[in-house]
Amino acid sequence: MGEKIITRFAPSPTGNLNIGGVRAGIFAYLFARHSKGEFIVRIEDTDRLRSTKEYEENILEALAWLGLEYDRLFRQSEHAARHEELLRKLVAEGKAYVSQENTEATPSKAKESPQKGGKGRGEVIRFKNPNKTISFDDVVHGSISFETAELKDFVIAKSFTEPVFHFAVVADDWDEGVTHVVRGEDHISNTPRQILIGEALGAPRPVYAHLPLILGPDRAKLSKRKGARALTEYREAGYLPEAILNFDALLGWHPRGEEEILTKEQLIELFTLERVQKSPAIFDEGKLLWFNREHIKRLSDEEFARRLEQFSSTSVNPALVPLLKERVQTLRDASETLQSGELSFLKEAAVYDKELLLKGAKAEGPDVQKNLSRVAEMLGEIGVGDFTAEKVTEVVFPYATKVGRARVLWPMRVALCGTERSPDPFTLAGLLGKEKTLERLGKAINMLQ
RNA sequence: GGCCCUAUCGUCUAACGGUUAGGACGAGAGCUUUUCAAGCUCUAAAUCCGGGUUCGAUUCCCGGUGGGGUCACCA
Repeated sequence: MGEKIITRFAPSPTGNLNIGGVRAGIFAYLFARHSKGEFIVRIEDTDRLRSTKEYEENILEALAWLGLEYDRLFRQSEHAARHEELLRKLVAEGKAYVSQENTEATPSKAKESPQKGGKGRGEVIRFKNPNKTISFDDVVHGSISFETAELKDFVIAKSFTEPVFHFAVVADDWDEGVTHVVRGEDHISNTPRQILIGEALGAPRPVYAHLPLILGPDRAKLSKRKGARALTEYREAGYLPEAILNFDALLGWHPRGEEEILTKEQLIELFTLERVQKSPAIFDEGKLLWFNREHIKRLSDEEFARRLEQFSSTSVNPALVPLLKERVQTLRDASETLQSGELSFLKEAAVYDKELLLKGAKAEGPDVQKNLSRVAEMLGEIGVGDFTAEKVTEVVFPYATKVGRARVLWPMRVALCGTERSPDPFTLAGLLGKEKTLERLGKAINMLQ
């Protein structure tokens, strides 16, 4: 079967794209790329009341951010003429019929739509249900079968120009040549009626793969109403797209082997539908954060700086990049640390108080003063050009070990940065350079007078 | 409730019937250039229950129970 594989992702623009929603897109994408097939994005905008341009833009933006590039993009509404044609054909063939609805007979169901009472209300197009057993082989779940009789003659369109989801999906999948329908498990129960429609249309049946859902901490399907954040919000929060992709892919799927940090290219290479999990997975924010940290660490210093600059729209001192990279969880973290936090020592002259200077030193003022003076003396002998963290370590560390590390290293560190938390004293000295290091040491020594 | 899907540490998961049931996140303990972060080491932590099949079941079958999904003129 050398047939080209064609998959699609079909979000409806009735909300922002979130971690759960995009999952079907990610898997369909990985499957398509792994198989050297085609990946289509279809915006399902048949519900004109709830679909908005803003949501559509949000979805497309999120897909672009994640790097899920598509081969074709459609809006379902662009196929309106074709839908009408097929609808009329079905009715002409007696496989569907126009049904007069007795609106009074279902008062309870009309409660949500008082605004729709207008024209054309009483007429819908129903599918003539052959009432047979439908079974299909799902790639992830195996054989599934349904008794379709309980579906009755279900509605496939509100009018000839307003097809309902089930009908539009089947028609479009057929027209676009979709061979594999990869979507969330919440669509399993929709599948039999779509198969029925497909058979009536004479369309080939696609292969189905129903993905396990992502559940929130409350064990319910992730939804915006329950606080699922939009992908674009994760971007604002400083997450890397590769982390989201990696995390989402490994929720409900796992390659052979124990490596968990994977790039998009590796995911494509390794991905198979056969290894997707059957049961739902709970979304764990903490693990996402870990993926993010890991991907940050793997960025080159240049790339990290580039992204951080873009994220925070400020310039970044290259000297701080390695420090930032190892202590930060998100780009936002990095941005905040840079502006007001532990790494502010470079700009501002250190301001500190005597207590902090002695706090971790476990020694008296004069004692500490003596130690710092000795350190300053030794550092003074290093040439300006040789004043690196390594060199400072080489000079100071043996002395610190001899005298007692706490009584040297702690006050030295505080003298250089003035804050309770910071990188180690050697790194600080290397970053500050000889002149500033000696200047700050001097200030601290004077203070202890 | 009907129908459908599903079941390994708290969470994500590995183990084509035979393993001391492995890894990761998180948690706890310790080490370190005695701060913070990172890193490293160690520890606790799981096969839902009951029946089969089998020499042998996490794995296959059946039944319970639990969890999820779905029952629209929404997608």
